[in-house]
Amino acid sequence: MDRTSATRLPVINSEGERVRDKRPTISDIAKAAGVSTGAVSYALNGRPGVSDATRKRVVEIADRLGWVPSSAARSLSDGRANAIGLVVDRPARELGVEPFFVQLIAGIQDALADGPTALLLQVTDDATAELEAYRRWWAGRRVDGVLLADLRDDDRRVELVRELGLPTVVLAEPVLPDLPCVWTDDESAVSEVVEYLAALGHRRIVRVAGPTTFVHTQIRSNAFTAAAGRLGLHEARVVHADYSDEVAARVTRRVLTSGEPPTAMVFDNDVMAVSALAVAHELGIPVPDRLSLVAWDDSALCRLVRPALTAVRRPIAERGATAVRLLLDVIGGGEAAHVKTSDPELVPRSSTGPAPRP
Amino acid sequence: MDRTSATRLPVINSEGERVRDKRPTISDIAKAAGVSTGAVSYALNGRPGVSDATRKRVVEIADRLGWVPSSAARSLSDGRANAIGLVVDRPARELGVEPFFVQLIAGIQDALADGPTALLLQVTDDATAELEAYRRWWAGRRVDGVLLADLRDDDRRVELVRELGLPTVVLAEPVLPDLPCVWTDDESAVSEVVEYLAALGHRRIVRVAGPTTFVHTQIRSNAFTAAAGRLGLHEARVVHADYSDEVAARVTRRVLTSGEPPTAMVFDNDVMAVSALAVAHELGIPVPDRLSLVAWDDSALCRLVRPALTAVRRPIAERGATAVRLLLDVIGGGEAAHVKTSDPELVPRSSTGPAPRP
DNA sequence: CCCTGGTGCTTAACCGATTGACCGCTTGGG
DNA sequence: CCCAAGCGGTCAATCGGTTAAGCACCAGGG
Repeated sequence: MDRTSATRLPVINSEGERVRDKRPTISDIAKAAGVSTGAVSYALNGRPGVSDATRKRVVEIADRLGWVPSSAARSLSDGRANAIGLVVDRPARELGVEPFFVQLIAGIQDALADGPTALLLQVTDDATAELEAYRRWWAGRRVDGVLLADLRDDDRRVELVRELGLPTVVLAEPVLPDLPCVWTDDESAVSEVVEYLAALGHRRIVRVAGPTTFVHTQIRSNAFTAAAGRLGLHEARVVHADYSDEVAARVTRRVLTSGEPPTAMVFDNDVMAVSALAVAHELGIPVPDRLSLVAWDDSALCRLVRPALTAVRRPIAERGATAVRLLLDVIGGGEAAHVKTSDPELVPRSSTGPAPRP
Repeated sequence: MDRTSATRLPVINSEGERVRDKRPTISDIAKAAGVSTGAVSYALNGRPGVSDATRKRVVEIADRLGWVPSSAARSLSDGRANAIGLVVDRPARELGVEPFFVQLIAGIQDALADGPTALLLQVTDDATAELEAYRRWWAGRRVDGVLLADLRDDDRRVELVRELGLPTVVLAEPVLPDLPCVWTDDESAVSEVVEYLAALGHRRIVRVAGPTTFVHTQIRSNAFTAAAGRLGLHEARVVHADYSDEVAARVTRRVLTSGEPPTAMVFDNDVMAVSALAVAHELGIPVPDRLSLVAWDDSALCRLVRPALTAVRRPIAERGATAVRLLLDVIGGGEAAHVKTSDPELVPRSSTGPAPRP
């Protein structure tokens, strides 16, 4: 019995008759061109070993038949999966809120667009599942490399990819000696924001940061403290939240109802800033007359609320695209190197203004 | 010369020595168990042909070595890619705004979580590129099936997947006889919204719809007109926009400054509703006192703005998960069938209230 | 004692592409 | 005139699995 019909799903037409799968293989091309499959392979891959005439004929036939190499066959033969992986470790609910990952993915796609490489995406909601995903992908040879986002202190993923020898690009400041990092200069952006607020007369500035375990949180917080120190803003301080609107609301409420409330607040994402805007509204504190707000990562959210939020716009998509190009390079055996993206940009809108006169 | 070292990337350790790739194959297992690779395959796949003792031994060895099947090898042999594809055809900029796709992806991942199947994602910004993506995936045998979102009139993707015989599940109302559809009952939700507004005394209601080419737009618009007719709201009408905040703002401004402005507006997404809120603010029209607003698809955006927006919450993630399960079923040779998700839910917040007394 | 029928393996073909080794033919140099 | 080199191919092994077919062995029945 024909093995094909027994083990594969048969392809049938509307009359229920079994038909040949229309996808051509190199042996179809070889047959049509009257050469061996080896010759076809050489011809199609631009390698020497076939005459120009044969090459031309083979390429034409391949085009006519609409041949596309079987990714499985190619992978098996050359050991490349032609795919890269990204695990997004964030609860699904929060995911939709922040534009970060979506913009990142858009940038990744941009760099992947006309190559043979595909993106494998996984959304998990805990770190162990994320590790498991990388391990499975590696073991099953499903990806040639991975992108690591949201680097933490003592990140277990780093040890893992080192141990596995899995090509990796990290979306983080260049804190790792052996893994290429792609980062955006948050430090100078933080300085710029603090200087901007100081120039408007603000002295009591509170930064509402994300979780401390993230490397970028620490970097921004340090930069914030340093900039405030440089400018003599001794009342500036950092409080921590978790990116969610609920916690941001609670923290903002506490800060604004404290003894000496700040006249300006800087948030580590857009959701927290919008949440704070609602809290100010609820407390009857006019923005920006008595309180200025700055969001990190610009988004539609910032543009659409009233007053529209002043925000720091980072080139997130660019970062994704750069990371992909670097990763493909590393996979191809190229030199690993750290890469800095273009700089963030402060987008002033209506949520910031001169500090109120005491 | 050892071919491995010539064609594959060599795996080297930190001392620069070439080491064996740690990923075990079935022949490693076979060697360790003292049986043939065929026997290992039977044992690991739970097929008859090996004794219980051998099976147990093989499974234990496989576990110990951390064996995971090579996806390429398996694909080549059984013709399955163990992946499904989703093309998101939307400009990257808009993508981050709406929660729809992100929630959809979260649901998809949920259904895929502990199976062998992966999600291939592609973001394009025109319909032709989307068709091309499906064709490439099919020709390269990269996916076993695809999900189609945002069905349009005379959608070219439908012909394509039919022609290719590519297993497909459509995220749309059951308008296609031959392709399984997964949908949410928008019609009754539209009725509910209209009845809710009518009960609050509204008679002049405007629905700001998305592009007419989308099937769901037409279905909602028809349901809206029908419900309004049933309730005798002859001044209800539908205007069209494109989901973006800019166009929504323009349309809203025109509607609100017309001769007889509506007292309630229903929007086809959250971004447009928030944009309208800003316009109302700008025109000095208090919400909900003189204008009630309802958003379609609930999101953080709706929750966070002030006043918080009344919204129709649809089970988007559930829909994604259901679609995946159905698709896996179809791929496995199961019966195709249309599936309805749980019903949408009207979430009343502060943007709707009694119609103003004339 | 031979024949039959399971059981429990092994063997080998196969999936579709890549690639080192090899081979026959032409051409040119000594 | 003969041999070497180069050109343009073919051949076959290989990647890591799956699976039909075959085969050795043992138990039981006639």
